[in-house]
Amino acid sequence: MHTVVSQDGADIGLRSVSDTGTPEGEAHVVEASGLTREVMAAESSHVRWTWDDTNGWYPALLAEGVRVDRAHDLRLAHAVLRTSALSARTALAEAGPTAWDRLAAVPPPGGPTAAALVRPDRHPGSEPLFDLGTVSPGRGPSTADGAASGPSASGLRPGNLGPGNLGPANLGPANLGTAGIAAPGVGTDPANPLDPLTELTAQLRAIKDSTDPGRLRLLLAAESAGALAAAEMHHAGLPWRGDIHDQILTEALGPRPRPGARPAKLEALANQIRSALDAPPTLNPDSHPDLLRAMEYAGVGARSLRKWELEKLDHPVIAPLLEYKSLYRLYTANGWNWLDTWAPDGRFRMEYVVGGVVTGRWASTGGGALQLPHNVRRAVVSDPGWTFVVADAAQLEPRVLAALARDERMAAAGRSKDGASTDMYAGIVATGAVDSREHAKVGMLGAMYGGTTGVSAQVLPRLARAFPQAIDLVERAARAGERGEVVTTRLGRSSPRPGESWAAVQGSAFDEDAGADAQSRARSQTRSWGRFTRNFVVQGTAAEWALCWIASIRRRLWALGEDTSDGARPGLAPAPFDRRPHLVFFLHDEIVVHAPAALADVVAQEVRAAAEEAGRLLFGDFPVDFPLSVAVTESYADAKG
DNA sequence: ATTGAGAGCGCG
DNA sequence: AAAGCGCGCTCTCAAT
Repeated sequence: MHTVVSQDGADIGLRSVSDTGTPEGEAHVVEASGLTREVMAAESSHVRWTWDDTNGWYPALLAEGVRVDRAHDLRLAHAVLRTSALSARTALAEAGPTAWDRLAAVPPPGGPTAAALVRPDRHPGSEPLFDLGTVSPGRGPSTADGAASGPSASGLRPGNLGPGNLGPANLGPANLGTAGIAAPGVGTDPANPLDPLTELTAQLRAIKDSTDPGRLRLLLAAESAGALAAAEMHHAGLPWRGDIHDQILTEALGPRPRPGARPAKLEALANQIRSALDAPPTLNPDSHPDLLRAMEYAGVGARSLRKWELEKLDHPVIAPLLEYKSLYRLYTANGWNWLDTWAPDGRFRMEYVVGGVVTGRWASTGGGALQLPHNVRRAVVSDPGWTFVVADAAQLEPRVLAALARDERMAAAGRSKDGASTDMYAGIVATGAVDSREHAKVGMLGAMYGGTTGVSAQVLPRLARAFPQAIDLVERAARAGERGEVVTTRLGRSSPRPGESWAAVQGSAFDEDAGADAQSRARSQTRSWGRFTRNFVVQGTAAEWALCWIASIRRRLWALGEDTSDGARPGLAPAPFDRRPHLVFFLHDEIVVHAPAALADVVAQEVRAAAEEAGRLLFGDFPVDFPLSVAVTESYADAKG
């Protein structure tokens, strides 16, 4: 059951809609301040809160201490349904772009929005996972699967992941939806282009008419659950010890400098650089042109300032320069300014952009949450009486590939036997396919990224011989991309089509008088798009696994309830998480849960169970493992194993 | 003054 | 050993 939430003037309209899209009962209107009460009252009845954009509604609810269990984010769902090959032949996809496409594609307004209701946040996607019983990915027409029953009987087969040429026009990559625009006046008026009831109906219809409703339902549920989780992580914040961060900075750079001045350590290194180059005090090491000129003059022989290029050179300036670059990076990207801006009050409130990456991975905006350097993670310390449960999925992408291709031998290489190593690369070595872990790793990465040189290319034929199905899957995805076709992930997210300029370049290579360079440009572009689609199926499906994992964790953590042990401490997390374990960080294949210390072990168990659940949701009973490394620790920095 | 590109590094 | 996927952020410098 959905409850469609819409803005109705100054009030809020609520409308119950069945899962088939039929409105039930009367619409009712509550004052803006009444939504919290409505949500609290209805939360026990499994309603799916359906709204234009989770970012426009959920933060305010969280601020009131209210958690939502399930949601349907129309903006995110629309973006998926528009481009998915599975829903290509549905009214929603075949109709031209609508206001919902603009909502999904318009880049966020720069800077803080004035709109009262709206945070400058980006989108969340949301929804709690459905119960296993209710989600079994439906069997699509082409995926009849004899497997008996159960949720694991997903009839999904790798063969379906190939290109689907029926996709709608390319809408462009990232769906940098804007949260803002709390859609004033979104009522149930059919004339309103952003009427959520109309849109929900269209979406349910598109799912039903798609070639695989089960997959899409799962994807949209997971996407929406992600939106809820992202909003919650922003709300709770990642515990951040400013004093420790300051200490890290001071040790590395010297005391915080006056505005406009360089930290002492950087200033000293700048002087060493100048003297090693025999350059005047006016040489600015922050200016690449200046620096390169001075280095050329001194005969250093550098063609660029890239770290790995510099490392190959032998000159007195190299050492101080490398150190300068490293510290400069720390200072500019994660220095005192960052601390003041992003974690001024003991919490880093990251802003995730759910579905912000074409492949379905999350992006982030402001604060660089997904690029948090390892050397500042020491500042991430749990509250007194609380601890972190940090978990990351080991070799997620190769495992996803094995399952996607239903490559039993590769999956077996990643399965632990008798508690032996869960390292998939070691497992691959054990099959005799390659000689060393390093070769296995580089070879697999090359296979998934499209590497054509070095060790990676050397090892590929051996991997192809040992694991023909897995390698064939990525090769086919690459060839599809080279032909300009669309590829699709396990749950149905499709790659964008190459833009018009792509076709133009291809076309010009066929001209009679096409020059050699026009042809080579076309070929290089073709291969490049092939590498993109090659990677898309793996990275995108891994993102889906992670989304399911998060959704499951989120639901399981809530089910654990409050910490009622002796000596339980409320901690500093805001309601509704002040006495409950909750997610505070997510990084592609890694999560951090902040938990009352007494619950750490059970949280770790749930996190592992969630990983198993995610594997089943995507791959049914195909025997693939997704082992985690889990650490219970008070400092994020201590977790990395 | 503001904007965009290029370079470079951080993360997975 | 620096090629081959996906991002965000910060800096400088030239163009507007």
